Amino acid sequence: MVFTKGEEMLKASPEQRPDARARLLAAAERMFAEQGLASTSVRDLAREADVNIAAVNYYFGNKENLYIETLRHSFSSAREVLPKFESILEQAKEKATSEAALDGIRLYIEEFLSNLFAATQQSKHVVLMARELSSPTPALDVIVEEFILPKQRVLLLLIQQARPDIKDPRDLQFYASSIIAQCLHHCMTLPVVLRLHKRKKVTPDFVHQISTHIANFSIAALRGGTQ
Amino acid sequence: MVFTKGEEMLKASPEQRPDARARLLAAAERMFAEQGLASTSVRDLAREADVNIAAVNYYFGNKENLYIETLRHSFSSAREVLPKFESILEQAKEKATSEAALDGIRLYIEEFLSNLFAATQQSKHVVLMARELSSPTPALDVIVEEFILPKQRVLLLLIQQARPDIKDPRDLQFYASSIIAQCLHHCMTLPVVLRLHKRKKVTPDFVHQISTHIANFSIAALRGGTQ
DNA sequence: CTTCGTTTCAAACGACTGTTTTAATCATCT
DNA sequence: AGATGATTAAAACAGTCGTTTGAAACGAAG
Repeated sequence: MVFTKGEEMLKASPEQRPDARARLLAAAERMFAEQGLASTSVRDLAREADVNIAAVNYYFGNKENLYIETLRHSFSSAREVLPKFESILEQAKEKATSEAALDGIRLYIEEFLSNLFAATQQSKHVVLMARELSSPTPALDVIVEEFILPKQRVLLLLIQQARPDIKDPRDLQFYASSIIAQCLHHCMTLPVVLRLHKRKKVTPDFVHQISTHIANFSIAALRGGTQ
Repeated sequence: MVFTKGEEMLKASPEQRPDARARLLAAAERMFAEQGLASTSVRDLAREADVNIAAVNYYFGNKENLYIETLRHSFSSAREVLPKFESILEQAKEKATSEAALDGIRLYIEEFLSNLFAATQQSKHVVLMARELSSPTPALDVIVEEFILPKQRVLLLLIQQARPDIKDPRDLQFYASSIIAQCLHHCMTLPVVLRLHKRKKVTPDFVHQISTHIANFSIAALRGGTQ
């Protein structure tokens, strides 16, 4: 039984298609995001990944373990965008003004949203997270620690710079939640949002409209709180 | 086959426990909210409702229809609070000022949130909706038409009164989405929100803090947009 | 070549799924 | 009383589920 494959064995065929394990992970990410854990059968997974049924148990032990591994994989690849947010923070820190921080927040929102909607087409980590939120498994801890907290930290610092008068960290947290909420909402409840906006599908233009609105709304709220 | 039971037959035993159909609906609401449609078997449902397995097909035709009927039932009982929102709207309409509308929006948010958090303990419609949003079924139409749209209408009118300068209905929709997003977020992603706020569980005080913040944030945003 | 460990394959396992069937039970009415 | 219709009950239906099996195919090392 070989469930865990380290990097000790180099592939002799670097030009070929991904091996069975990788294809299985990719198919699992797609199908678990679309149908959820319970509604996705290992037979569907195997067919979609062009892999024998037994490969699931061979590489991952069982179906549930494949699910956890899929989540880990999806969120670790989603974490690659973190430097971009860090650089937004650095840029704001240099100018060290409240206005620069507000600009940073606008960039943050744009980046966040474009990631979210890009994710719905390639890396499905948002959909997987939405599922986790409505029925949490132990995998939720991993998501919070490795994905949410690092991004949240950047936003908190930006808000702090934009509104140095806010001393209570709980208030900072609330402001951050309000911004994140608006971004996630348009992605997680997308089918309903589209219906309310009488649209059939997501266009880049629509995403831009969303991020512009959320940024305007939130920055107005941040500005308004002072006076 | 008798799937639809009207009120043409009066129960001869009004003092007894709810009949099989009602018990099945109640159990279904509980179990579908906890485990979702796919992970809940009709045998589990029947056992939980203390009903024979065949009762599911006898009263509802099939499992999926029971699910839709459960959603309809859960959301129709949640719709009983609608008059409260209508009265908020009426009150704002009387004064007919932008300030009165903003007060109405604050009331709307407070009412909305207290409903959401009360619902997580008694009627499970929020959990059911969260599930529907992350994996939509045909039942989503019912939710949108009978639950979301009526409430949304009130909020749109309040925003319109608060900001008569906004002409584009799409902009109104964005403002409404921003407010709804913040409310839903704190309920749907509750396990994460609690963690970020370093809290163990929801207290009435915490709910009040949330609604106060969302109202302040949103009203500031609405005010800020004018100037 | 043979040997070895790894990977793939088709087939089968028992358990569980939603649904149907057939008979039994019940309350109500003539 | 019997007859009628609605409801409940137990058993069986065909199909799918996750998982296991044992053998075939594979590449690398001796």
